[in-house]
Amino acid sequence: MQKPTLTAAQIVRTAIEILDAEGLDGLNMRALGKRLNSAPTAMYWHVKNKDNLVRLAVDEVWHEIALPDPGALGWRAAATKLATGLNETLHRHPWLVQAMAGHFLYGEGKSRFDDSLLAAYEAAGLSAEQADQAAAASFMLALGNAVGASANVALARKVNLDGGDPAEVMRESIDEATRIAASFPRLRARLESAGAGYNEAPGDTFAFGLTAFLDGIERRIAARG
Amino acid sequence: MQKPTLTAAQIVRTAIEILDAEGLDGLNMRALGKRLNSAPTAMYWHVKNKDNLVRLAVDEVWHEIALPDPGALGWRAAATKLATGLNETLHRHPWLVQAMAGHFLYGEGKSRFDDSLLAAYEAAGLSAEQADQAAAASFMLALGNAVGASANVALARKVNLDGGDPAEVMRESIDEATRIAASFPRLRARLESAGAGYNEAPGDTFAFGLTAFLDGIERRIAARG
DNA sequence: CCCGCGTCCTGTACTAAGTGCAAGCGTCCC
DNA sequence: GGGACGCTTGCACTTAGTACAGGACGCGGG
Repeated sequence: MQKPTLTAAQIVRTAIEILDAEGLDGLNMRALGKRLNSAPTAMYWHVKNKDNLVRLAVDEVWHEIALPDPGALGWRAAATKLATGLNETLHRHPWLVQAMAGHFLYGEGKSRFDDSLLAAYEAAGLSAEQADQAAAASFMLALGNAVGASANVALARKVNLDGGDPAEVMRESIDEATRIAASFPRLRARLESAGAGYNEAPGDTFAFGLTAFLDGIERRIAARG
Repeated sequence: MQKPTLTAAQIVRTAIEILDAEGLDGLNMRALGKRLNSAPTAMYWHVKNKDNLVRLAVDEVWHEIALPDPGALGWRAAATKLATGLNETLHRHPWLVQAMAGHFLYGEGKSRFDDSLLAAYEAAGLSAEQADQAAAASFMLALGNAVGASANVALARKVNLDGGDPAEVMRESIDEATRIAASFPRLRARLESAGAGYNEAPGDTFAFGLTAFLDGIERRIAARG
């Protein structure tokens, strides 16, 4: 059984696997070591500490987002593609938003994305400053959406750890949320018409928000053009 | 020195103070006990555990947001007021977004807010479903904005813990971010014209995003009206 | 062929923090 | 006055991050 010699890249990749499967809280150095067939602290040779490892994982993941060909698409299609791609990546890795909240994270991967997004809005004809704000705003939309999504994932995961019937535990949480919501008139009306759960937002909420936002940007361009 | 007898409300209030001052990571039960002049574990009689305490703190904080008088304002002013209020609360308590990412949190405070926001968009004439989506989207905008803000707060705080000259450490982080950003053409251009830091978004980015979003909603209403 | 050195990994142990447990203490009611 | 109950305490167990002190392995020089 030869030692394949750990590398930083492999450690990061494995960490991402664990993060995807277990969430930010589920990542611990001992488990990571075991998964790599190494001693609990073997990784410390390659990465400074856990914080650093998470930083590396975050930046790695940014590279999953495909950037649009500049110029090949209109600005709106490009902006949509980027925002949608970000949204999808955030859904694929719900721990990302947890890591970003409360940590000052930047890096090559994020910069690459930011640059492309900025390009899209500049192509729309916005001033540099406005393009900057527009980029940040569409970024926020995806990020905010991910906060809610990661909460739901966390619920689902917690349910699996608590023992007992997962569906049961999940239903309890949702029932409690529903019961609380039911004491507010409009939420109750929504619950009654939707039937389903209150926190289970329709899947295309993000698309709705993005569309409205981009419509607003278009109006701004038209007004000045 | 009589014991003022701990209450759950006081524990939550004190926890919020610590959270505001030290962030989510800064809250630990021992420190909380000391601050309350109690034994490290005295609070366990009043709150189930730390997770539960954070839940209580989160819901408490939702009540800080002032709700608009229904009907007294137009829908747009009402929606703006709510979103802005949410944004301000999230800035006042940067740990809030950290707590929401990765935990399924609901409660009376949040429901109360959701209901009011929903009312504003229904007043705008959107269908129930669309109002729901619009509410969720403006929610996301604030949430996403808060993620970035909490990251900056975390940076500032970390700087104070690291010893050494705070301004120095902070500058290092920002310098590194700047250096990375500088290898991307558009980001570099922005840096050069802005002079300041790349991650220091203009303060009104949130307002910009919200305005564009609401413009988009207006257009949607006009198109159908 | 052996020595020494740099690279990488292992095991051990220390520390911080969440929290269950059972005993202690005060207050209030009977 | 005494007991019960509400609240607090200290202790101890557990999980997890990580420092440290070596040990194994391979490689170039003597």
